[in-house]
Amino acid sequence: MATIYDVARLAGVSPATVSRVFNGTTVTPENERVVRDAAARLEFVPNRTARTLRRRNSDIIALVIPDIENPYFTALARGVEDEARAAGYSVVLCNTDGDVTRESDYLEVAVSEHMAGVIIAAASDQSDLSPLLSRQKAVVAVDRVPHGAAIDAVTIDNAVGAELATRLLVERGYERIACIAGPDDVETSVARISGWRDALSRAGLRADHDLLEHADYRVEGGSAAMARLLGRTDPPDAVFVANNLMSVGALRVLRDAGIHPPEIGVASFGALPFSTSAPTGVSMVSLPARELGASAARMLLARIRGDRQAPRTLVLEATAID
Amino acid sequence: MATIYDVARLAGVSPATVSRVFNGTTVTPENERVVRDAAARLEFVPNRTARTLRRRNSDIIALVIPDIENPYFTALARGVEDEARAAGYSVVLCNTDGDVTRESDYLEVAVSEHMAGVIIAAASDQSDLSPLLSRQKAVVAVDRVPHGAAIDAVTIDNAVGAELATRLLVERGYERIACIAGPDDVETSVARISGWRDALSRAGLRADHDLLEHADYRVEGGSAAMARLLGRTDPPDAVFVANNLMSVGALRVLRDAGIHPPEIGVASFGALPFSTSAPTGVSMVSLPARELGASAARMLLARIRGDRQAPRTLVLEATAID
DNA sequence: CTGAAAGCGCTTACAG
DNA sequence: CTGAAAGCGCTTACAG
Repeated sequence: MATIYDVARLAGVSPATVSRVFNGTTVTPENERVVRDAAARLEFVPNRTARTLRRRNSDIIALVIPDIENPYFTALARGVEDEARAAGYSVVLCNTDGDVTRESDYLEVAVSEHMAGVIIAAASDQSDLSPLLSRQKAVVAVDRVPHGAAIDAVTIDNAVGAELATRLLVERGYERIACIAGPDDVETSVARISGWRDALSRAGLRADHDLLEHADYRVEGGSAAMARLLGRTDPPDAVFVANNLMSVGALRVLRDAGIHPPEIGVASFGALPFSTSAPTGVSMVSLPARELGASAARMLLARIRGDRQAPRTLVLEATAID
Repeated sequence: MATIYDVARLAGVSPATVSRVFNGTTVTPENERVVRDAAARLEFVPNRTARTLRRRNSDIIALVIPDIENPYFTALARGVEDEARAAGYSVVLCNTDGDVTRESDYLEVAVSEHMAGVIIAAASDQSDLSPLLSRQKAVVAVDRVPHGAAIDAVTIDNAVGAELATRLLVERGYERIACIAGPDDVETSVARISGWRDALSRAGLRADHDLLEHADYRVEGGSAAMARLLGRTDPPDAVFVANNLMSVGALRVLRDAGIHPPEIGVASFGALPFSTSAPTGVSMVSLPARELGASAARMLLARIRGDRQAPRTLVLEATAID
């Protein structure tokens, strides 16, 4: 692969001048021309590794997400990409599969590759961002903020959204409203449970402990939890499901059992992805996933550009679709 | 950030010894211990940028896909990740959004970051892989192979799968079977159209030119194409839809028009993602997305390890779900 | 097994 | 505006 030295020799200038051409600094038009010609002739591509080593930072942003198969996170990724690319950054996605070990591997990659910044939807409340923070890397939490992390964040108002969703069930007259929650080490799940509880207590309904099922924020978890609820001696008459994928799983179990909403009430936190049937009897709150990503990217870009304000949290709202 | 020199000083050894500890070469147990202690004390993280510059290759694999919002590609990504990670590589995802300019930006990043290899589902038949090939970068095409590229590839038998899907409609007795195809500059779309034609001609049915609609492999494209078909003076009695997302779009339009399969026949190339209703009257062929990714990763890893065989193409089969 | 030293390909402060 | 030179943080052939 051609280097700056090869280009310099062919163009009859110094390597410094070649470098300047590719970095937009002061060069005479004539030199600019000969350098670009030589570079084209040699198919020269600047070695970013060398540049990053020298400059101590690259123009790549890492987006770390827990589940690449969840359309919510891919929509969020699109939001990040659109903003970041407009500002001249490339974004690479890292999928942790909800595993804190994989996650810290990727954080180490981001640090040791001197990436410009990191946007992270943490695998768990216990996720350790210290490798980033201790090196003052620009970082924004999105969707979820690990416990105690004093950093920029863009989140959804999970408690309010969950209450909203649950209230839709209350208003339809359901009285034994169960909850299929996410992993208990994920912040968003805890908040959604409390929203569910609030809606019930305001309606004078009981949030019995046995109406709460924990699952994994995935399709299979939703199925399993729904199956457990149906197996109860005293099953619920409705269920609030704490994320989009678990709603898919729950609805599949209901379909297979021949139970069709509104025979049982279902409210989903997050719209059903790629649905093709008007899901009668299914209430949903919709999440601004793309906007979440775009906002996170804007905050990160500000930090990369040197913003030194105290960390801020932007909270976006979920909206009801009934 | 601590460097190898800081660690060496604290441990009382040379930088070379520190390097050797982190690269698994011969060091005395005693030295190994003091070095690791010192490294831990300093929170030392090896600088991959420097290592990559020196070694001229990294342990990151790039996976370049055209649509991160398509569950088919995210499932494929999971397949790649599982294999690559097991072999000690990190994989980063690059979303081109079907745009060849974005794609070539990412290929340049992969080259100039000296990534270990690239797995690519090309944005178009015109995608230019020469930046990779001229530098002998390990590369495997997946799902789609750009025109004339003599490289390793893992694909689906699109023509056979499309014929299979269309035949399901024929067997159900439909006679005017339209096709909603993908972009005409994408190889897979061309092959699926020919599969559709073959099924019709074998059944003695006409594949009239006006039964063919081109769209964009996205939900919106499927909706628009279906709407156009319904608007015809002589609409089809069935439709073969060339990918999963367009099927979602087409079914939404049918739902909104109050037309329910099997009143009109629908066959989808690729299973409907996250479906919750048993889609009565909708035939599907299912694609081994994850296996596609896993196979591509295995081929890439073999190349990275120095395999010098002539390029091979592995073709996987679609299977009917009726 | 270990260390001194060269070199990977850039960028940039410095001097002119 | 331009060039010579140092240096970013590693790895590794070479000598011992």
